[in-house]
Amino acid sequence: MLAKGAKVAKSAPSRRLGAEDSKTRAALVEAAQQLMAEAGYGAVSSRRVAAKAGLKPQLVHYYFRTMDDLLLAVFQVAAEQNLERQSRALAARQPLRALWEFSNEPAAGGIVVMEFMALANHRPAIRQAIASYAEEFRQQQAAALSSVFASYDIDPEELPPMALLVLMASISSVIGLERSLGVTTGHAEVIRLVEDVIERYEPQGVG
Amino acid sequence: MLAKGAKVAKSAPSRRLGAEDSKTRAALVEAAQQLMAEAGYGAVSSRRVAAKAGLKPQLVHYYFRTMDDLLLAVFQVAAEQNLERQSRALAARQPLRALWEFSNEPAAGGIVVMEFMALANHRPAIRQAIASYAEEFRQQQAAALSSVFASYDIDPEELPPMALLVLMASISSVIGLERSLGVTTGHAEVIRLVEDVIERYEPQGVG
DNA sequence: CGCCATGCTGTGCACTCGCACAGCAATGCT
DNA sequence: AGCATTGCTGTGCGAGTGCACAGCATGGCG
Repeated sequence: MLAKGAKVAKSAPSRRLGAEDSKTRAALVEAAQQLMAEAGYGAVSSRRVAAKAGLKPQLVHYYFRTMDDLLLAVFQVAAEQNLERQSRALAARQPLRALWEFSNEPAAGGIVVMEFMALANHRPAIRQAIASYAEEFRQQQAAALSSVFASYDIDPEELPPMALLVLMASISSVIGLERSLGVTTGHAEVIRLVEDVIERYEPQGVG
Repeated sequence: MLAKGAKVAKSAPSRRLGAEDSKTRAALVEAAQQLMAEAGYGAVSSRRVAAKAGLKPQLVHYYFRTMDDLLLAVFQVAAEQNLERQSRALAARQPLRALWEFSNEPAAGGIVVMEFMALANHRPAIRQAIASYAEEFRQQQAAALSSVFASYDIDPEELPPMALLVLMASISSVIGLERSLGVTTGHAEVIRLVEDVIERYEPQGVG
């Protein structure tokens, strides 16, 4: 897995790198993301990524200084897409409901997110990227919903908005994860619980 | 990484393997678990595990047919310990409260669990082990708490016991995960929310 | 025309990996 | 005493890895 050459920290000249807006580069990132989802981060090697994209292995090193940089690029693309999609959801007429639906989409990144979480355990750069993404993700929710919450008759003592956000996020991610394993005990009950709360503030069928 | 063995069935005589109750074997399992927590499943190689345990690499293959078998052993040990500890928590005078505290212990496996989840994505044997463990884990909770719930004045329409269990599990695991990344936005609020619910059924200071 | 930046490639090094196979020393069984 | 089992080890193969380095062809620009 780790076959690191002798010299790791050659800081000065670095080598010639390809352009960031290259189409080839994007193809490599996408191939890497697919590989990650299909076979885990351990399968993301320069030769495999290249093979998947129909390109030569050296191109990976031409566009990315290290494999970690590739992984980071994959993460940033996925993170931006997610923020994009969440932002659209939060702009809906019933943002709470939309947020709940959004975070329950299977495409919400489930498997890939898991891989990155595991990666974060021993790759400081990735850990950092995930942390700031998570923070921004939550802040985006809070910002978009703060005005809406004021108009609902939510007693902030009884149910602080932030608590509801964390609650929804926790439940949807754990449920999604368990479902992907084939475990579904108790899911229906907790989903109904959340949806009842949402129904109170955003009754279905009302625009 | 990929060592596809065409022969999955144990029909072949395979090679000589060490005893399952060996002390050396246990040492290897523990070394593997530590490595996993410290550096991810990618770091669990025969040579590294052996080095960590102060043993020779070949011993890994002497006690485990494949590296997957090692990983599985690590998981099963951890799973049993967790079931053990949860069972003790559920036997407390205030089982709901104990369960909540138990699932909020950092040692609840956080990082290692994450690694196994990621592994499960592409290792069917491990996926299966995790699924049945998760199911048993939840069932153990349900069984231990069903009688208790009856004595509390919980309206099962408003808050089904199963929903509360899934809710507590989801929140504690996501909170723990985020905290390990340094993200804590909204945690205090949601924790208070859960603890208020618990307080209703199991008032603090009452034995 | 020469020049040089850019995208890409051929070759190769130093290293890690899983795992096989043959054997050794000690211990227990008969 | 003879033999088999058990724990462990030396050696080594074939495959895979990250990444460096020195080129090649092309196209824009002076």
